[in-house]
Amino acid sequence: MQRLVQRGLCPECGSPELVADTEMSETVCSKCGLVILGDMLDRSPEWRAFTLEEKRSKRRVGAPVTYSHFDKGLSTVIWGNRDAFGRPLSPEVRRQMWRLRRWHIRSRIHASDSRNLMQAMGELERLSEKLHIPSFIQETAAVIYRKALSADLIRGRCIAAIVAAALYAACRFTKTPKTLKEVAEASVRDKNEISRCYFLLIRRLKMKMPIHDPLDYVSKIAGKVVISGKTQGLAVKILREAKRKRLTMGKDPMGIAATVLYIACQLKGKKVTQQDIAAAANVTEITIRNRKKELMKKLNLEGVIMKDIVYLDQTNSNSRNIIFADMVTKK
DNA sequence: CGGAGTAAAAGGCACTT
DNA sequence: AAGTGACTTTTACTCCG
Repeated sequence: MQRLVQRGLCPECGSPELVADTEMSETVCSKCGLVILGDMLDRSPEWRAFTLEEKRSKRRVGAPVTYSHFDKGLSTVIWGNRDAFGRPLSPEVRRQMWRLRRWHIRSRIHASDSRNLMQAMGELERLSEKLHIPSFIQETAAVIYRKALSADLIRGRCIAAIVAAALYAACRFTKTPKTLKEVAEASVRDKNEISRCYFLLIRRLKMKMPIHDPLDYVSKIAGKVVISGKTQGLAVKILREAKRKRLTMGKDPMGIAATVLYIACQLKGKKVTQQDIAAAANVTEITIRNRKKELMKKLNLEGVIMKDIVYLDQTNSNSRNIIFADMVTKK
C-alpha cells in the first residue's frame, strides 16, 4: 500500500488523482474518496495573504531568487572600511581591501557568462516592457536563456536575437498570445534571425511546446457572441469528437473553435450569422465555411437536426465517446 | 439584398535545409 | 538566406429566399 501511495496512486482504485487537503490534514483520493494519510503536518504558512503584494510582504524566508537579474540578486559584495571589531582599517589593509574589492567586482562582471547575462537581461527587460509582458513570463524567458547559455548556444550568435527568441518561446510555453512578428518588431534583430534562434532553442533544449487547444477558445468566443451554456456544451462535444478523429490538427484553433460553436448554434436552431462568430474569433467567414464543410462531412452531421439528437448527458467517462455516436442519428 | 457556398489566386506562417 | 507546404485570406462569382 505504501508503495502505491509513494507513487502517487490510490491503493483502492489505482487512480492517480490524490489530493492533499492541508486543512483537514489528509490526503484524499478524488475518485473514490479514500483517506490515505491522516494527521499530516501542516506545512503551509500560518499567515494568510490575498494579493501578491501581501504575500511578498508577509513571507520571511529571504528575498525571492530572481532569474531575470544577471546574478539572481545573490552575489557577494565586499563592503566597509572597518575590521570585524569595528576599528578603522590601517592604510595598508585599506589599500589591500580596495584592490581586493576591485578584483572581486571585475571577476564577477568580467566572467564571460555574467557579462553575457547582464547584457541579455537588460535586453530582456527592455523587450518585456515594450511588449507589456507580465513578469512571470519574463522569468520563464530568463530561465530559457540561462539554459541556452549553459548549453553553449549563444556563442557566435547575437544576444539580442536569442533573448527575443527566448521571450517568444516563453510566450508560447505559457500559451500567451504574442506573435513572432510582434516580438520581432520590438526587437532590434529581424524576424528571420529570431525565428531561426527560436527553432534552435526548442530543438537543442528539447522543449516541447504546448499546442494551442481550440477548447481554450470556445468559451472566449461564446462570451463575445453571447451563446448559452447548453449550446457551448454541444459545441464542446462536437469538438471532442473532431479531436478524436484527428480533424483539428494543423488547423487554426480559433477557426475550429468558431466553427464548432457555429454548428452547435445551427443544430440548436439558434440565430447566429457566420459573420458574428467570425468577427468574435478573428477569422474570416470563409474559414468557418471551409471548416464547417469538412466537419459536417467527416462527422456525419449532414442532414442532422436537433430533434434527432439524443442528449445523453452522462459524465461517465467510459461512454463519453459513444455519446456522440448515439447523439447523432442520421436522417 | 443579406446570408451562405465554391473556386482559384495570393499571402503569411511555422518550420527545414 | 531561401525554400517548402499546408493553411488562411482575398477576390470574385453563384445561388437562395
